Amino acid sequence: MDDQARIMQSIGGVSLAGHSVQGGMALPPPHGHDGTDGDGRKQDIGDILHQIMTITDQSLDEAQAKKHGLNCHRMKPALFSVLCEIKEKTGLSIRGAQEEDPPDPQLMRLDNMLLAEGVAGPEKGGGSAAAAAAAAASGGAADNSIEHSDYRAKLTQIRQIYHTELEKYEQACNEFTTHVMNLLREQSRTRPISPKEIERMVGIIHRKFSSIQMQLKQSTCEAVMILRSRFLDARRKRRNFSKQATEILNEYFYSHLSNPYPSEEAKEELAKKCSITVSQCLSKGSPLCFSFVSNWFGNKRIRYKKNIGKFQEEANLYAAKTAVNAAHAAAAAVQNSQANSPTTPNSGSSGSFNLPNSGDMFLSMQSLNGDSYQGAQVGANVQSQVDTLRHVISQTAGYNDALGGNAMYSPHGLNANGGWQDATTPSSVISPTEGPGSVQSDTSN
DNA sequence: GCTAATGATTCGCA
DNA sequence: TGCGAATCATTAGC
Repeated sequence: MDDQARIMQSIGGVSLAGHSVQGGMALPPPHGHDGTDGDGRKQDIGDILHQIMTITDQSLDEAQAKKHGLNCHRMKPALFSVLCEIKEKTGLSIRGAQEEDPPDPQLMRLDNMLLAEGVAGPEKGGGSAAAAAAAAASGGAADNSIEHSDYRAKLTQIRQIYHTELEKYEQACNEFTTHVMNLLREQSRTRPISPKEIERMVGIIHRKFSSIQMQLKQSTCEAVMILRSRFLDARRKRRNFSKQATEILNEYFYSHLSNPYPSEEAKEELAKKCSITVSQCLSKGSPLCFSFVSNWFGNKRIRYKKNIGKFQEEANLYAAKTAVNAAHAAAAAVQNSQANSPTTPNSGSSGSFNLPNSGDMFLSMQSLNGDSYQGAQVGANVQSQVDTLRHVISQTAGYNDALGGNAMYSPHGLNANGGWQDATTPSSVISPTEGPGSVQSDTSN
């Protein structure tokens, strides 16, 4: 049955949606069982419909009067309920199915980003968290602290503006929604507006405001990005490493000269030992990065290779230094092994890399001293240290006499093509299977 | 201000 | 993806 027919049938007397016709008029049976009365009512309804159709052509006063007349008409409740039903079953059912929109991915991205940057969500330091963590790692250099506080202050400003605006939007949205709902409820007395329709209207309003909010979120994201890029740009300013950091890196480099390619674990360990600075950390966006170690080794390898002669002196300095460390370590190990336990050869190197153990610093020296350490209980690494020490001492003396000719650090790590030796050759290469601590004992065996 | 040193970046390659 | 090489940009010493 089509709607038009149903209207006619309903108006003809069938109870519609629980409404009974008011005005004391007894409803006739459907389909005009009473032919005379049915014709009269059809005429009546035809007039009403005609009045409705022509109401817009009339003046406002006349229209109001007509409207009032229609509202008071005895058929009005029946017509009203019919119209409600028609709206319910046609337009709304179709729209309702279409309005189940999935969450906007763009909005989700913005939300996630604002959350990650600490602009949205609970205040927890947000985007400055990384900076703060890095600051802690760096030991809090004064200039960095200033930059951090500056960054945090600006981020806080953005956060405040964002929340203020968001609050305004939400307030406006709520006010407007309430206003519209009241209007619709008011109008629902005179025209067919179902609760579902009101609900749908509220949804539309929310979506409109949500799109405005998205613009706000987008602008906020852009502001944060600009701030971040400026902040990081400022951090890209080159700062020299501390002397200690340079020494640590140099120690590693020269003790692994045949293969100066630290593993990820070694890089991490080196970064920790070097007390990585904020600028270097944040330049990669993470306080845990150790890319500065890679940069340093990349630069060092290139510059060493380009000018080996220039680095000879430096190399020997580190050789002597590590030899002294080795001596201390070896002596301690010997003492420990003799005094305490015959089966505890691993003495460690008291905080610095166990460089002499690496062996490749003195690859060509291993066979020079045939006499092994007599303490049979001492492990191989201690033995190696002692051997190394003996050899370094002798070599250092020779170097002073014949600089350039008998350099302690001959570029043995470089092959004929200018590349470094194959990584499998030196014993110093840190196995990828070793843990971070392996930096200190990469060639113990 | 000049220059060397040096950390960071970029690009091409394997 | 990591490397070498070139280059940029900044710092430090004079």
